[in-house]
Amino acid sequence: MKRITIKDIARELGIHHSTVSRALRGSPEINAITIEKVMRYASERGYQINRNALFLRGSRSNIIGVIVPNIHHSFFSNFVSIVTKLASASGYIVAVFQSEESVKQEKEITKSIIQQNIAGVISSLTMETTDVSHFQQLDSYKIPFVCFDRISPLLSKSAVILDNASALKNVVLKLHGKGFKKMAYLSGVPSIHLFKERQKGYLLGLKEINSQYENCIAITEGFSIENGFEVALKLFNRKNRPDALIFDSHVLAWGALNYLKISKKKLFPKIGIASFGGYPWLSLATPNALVIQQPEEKMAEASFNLLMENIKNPDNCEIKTLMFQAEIA
Amino acid sequence: MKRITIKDIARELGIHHSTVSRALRGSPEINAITIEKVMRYASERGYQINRNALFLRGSRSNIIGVIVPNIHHSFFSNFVSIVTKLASASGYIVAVFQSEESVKQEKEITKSIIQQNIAGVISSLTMETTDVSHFQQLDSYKIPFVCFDRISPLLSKSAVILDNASALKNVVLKLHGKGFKKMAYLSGVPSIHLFKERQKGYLLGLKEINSQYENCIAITEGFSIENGFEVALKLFNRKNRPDALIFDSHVLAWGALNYLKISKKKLFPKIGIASFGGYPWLSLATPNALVIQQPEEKMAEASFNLLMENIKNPDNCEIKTLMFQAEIA
DNA sequence: TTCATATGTGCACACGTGTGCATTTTTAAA
DNA sequence: TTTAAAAATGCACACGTGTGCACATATGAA
Repeated sequence: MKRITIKDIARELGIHHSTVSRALRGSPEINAITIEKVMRYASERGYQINRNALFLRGSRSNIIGVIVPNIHHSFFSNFVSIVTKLASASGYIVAVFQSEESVKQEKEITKSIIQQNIAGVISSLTMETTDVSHFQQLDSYKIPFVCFDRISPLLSKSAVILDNASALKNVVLKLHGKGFKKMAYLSGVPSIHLFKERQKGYLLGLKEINSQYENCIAITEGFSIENGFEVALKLFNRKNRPDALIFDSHVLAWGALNYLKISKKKLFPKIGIASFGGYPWLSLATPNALVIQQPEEKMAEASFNLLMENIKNPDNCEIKTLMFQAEIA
Repeated sequence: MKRITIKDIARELGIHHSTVSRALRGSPEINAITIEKVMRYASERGYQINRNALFLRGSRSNIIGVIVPNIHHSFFSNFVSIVTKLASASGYIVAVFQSEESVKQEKEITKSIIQQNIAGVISSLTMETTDVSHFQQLDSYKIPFVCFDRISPLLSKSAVILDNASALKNVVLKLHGKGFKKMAYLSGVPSIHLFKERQKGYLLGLKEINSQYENCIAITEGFSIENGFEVALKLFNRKNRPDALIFDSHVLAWGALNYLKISKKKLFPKIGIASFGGYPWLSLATPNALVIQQPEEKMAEASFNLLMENIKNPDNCEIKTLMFQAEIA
């Protein structure tokens, strides 16, 4: 009751296992009758190839590694979902790794990726990733690598990103168009490339509308509901209140909405709210919501295609950066 | 510039590769000096073991397969996230598979799982899974298997499920406690074990409160926002309207909320809404929302632990079914 | 029948690792 | 110094697969 191998088939049919191997691949040098015989017996016995053996020989697996901070986030789970679909359509399977915003974990993951002989990696960096040596190490193992969303200028790899600056500029303009004057931007860790870009865009937007409101950037400690609640609490107890809030994450936005609802100041639902993600829940929950939508499908597809290019063409892998525009709905 | 192997180390150090192998594992039969020498050289050169070779020898990988309908769903992504964390803490990695509610895909997945020599599987079934032979096939390859959430009575495997009947009964009682009288249950495909249980619970609840309202079960076509919108549209244009809706999925609930908001009948926000999942967004969006929360962490942990038991103890794997209670918040 | 050419199969090895066993080297006792 | 025991290392094989090459069988023509 063991796993059946080509050697088993060979023994049973009284031929050599190499013949079985060729027959199963439909090699033209094998007699049609033999092929037929082998094929039939193989499917009768439910033969399944052992890919481990295959990879050991050819030293390239059909496993794609996807590294995200945490998969329990709409953006990342959607991304992984799409990559997984595309991968399985191309005969690959996807291994998911969660860095949990920890460089230490990230290093463990790259180690694991090397050990598993993984065919290629699509990754979004942690917030604290400044040292990128563990990713560069993948080069010496010739493991193709594509970065998405959270990139690092230090890591010269193909990348798929959002035009974060434009996204924030446009959301400022849209809020202005809706009549809001005093927009605050609630940002994450400012050291990350992505957030720097968003801040740039925010300031650019303010400039374009000649905003009188001193630019107001608040750094939240994290991206939890509580963080959103706290930052709203803080901002609305200042002298010069904002009339619109732009969030890096819809989770923060929910926290702020919660504050607005329970605060007796009747600010809700007049305050403008904009956030990355949260469609369509946020729009349903409050009338003045704008959702910044990343084209997740396109970005996932682009990442996968870039990776595939690198896998098929291991030598000639030029570095490309693909930038996508957000939609604001 | 190739991958370094134990043979490379052996050649370089002038010893046999079997000695290197033993040294790297710190075998007591190897001279301490040799171990030291090998260890140092290995870490200098950044040696990483090739797990493919390892698995080929021992024929058991460190890959756990997780099958879900689609990972872009809060419940499943949270589940996968937790399993992945636990797995990586135990030296395993997780491969994600999406059945997309298709038995055909499910069969492809089991095939892939066999080919990859995967160490164990945690799976939730598709809606249309009645034939379970592809899962039973895993037995002949001795691949441990744990079912969660969506199970089948035909598949006698260890399972981790929610007490769906009690959950629905309790939510009926809670809505009744809040003063609602006419509760409708918007259900998915009734052939699935899980939904049958929920219907049972719903009817049990109605009986317990002596509801006068004819039991009202509407079957939605799917689980999209649009489906939720449509079902609300239909129900609220009947003569005897419900005053509370219980949904199998928060996505449906959002669609219904959307209808309530745009319909001029000022039904919103008086209608009671209950749904599986959606915490805390739903509660923030409408005052009369109840969220049925599955203990996802506990369920994921239980599934993982059951699988580990089966992996460690391949022979003595008794079938257990663990049932968890939902919380209603 | 005899040789040359197709056609089909078998042999041996490689991939990287671990392990039972044989062999060599070292150590300790006589 | 010899001998027995102990310690350290090498050898060979296995895991399942694919492939270059040699070999065998069959086909055809002279």
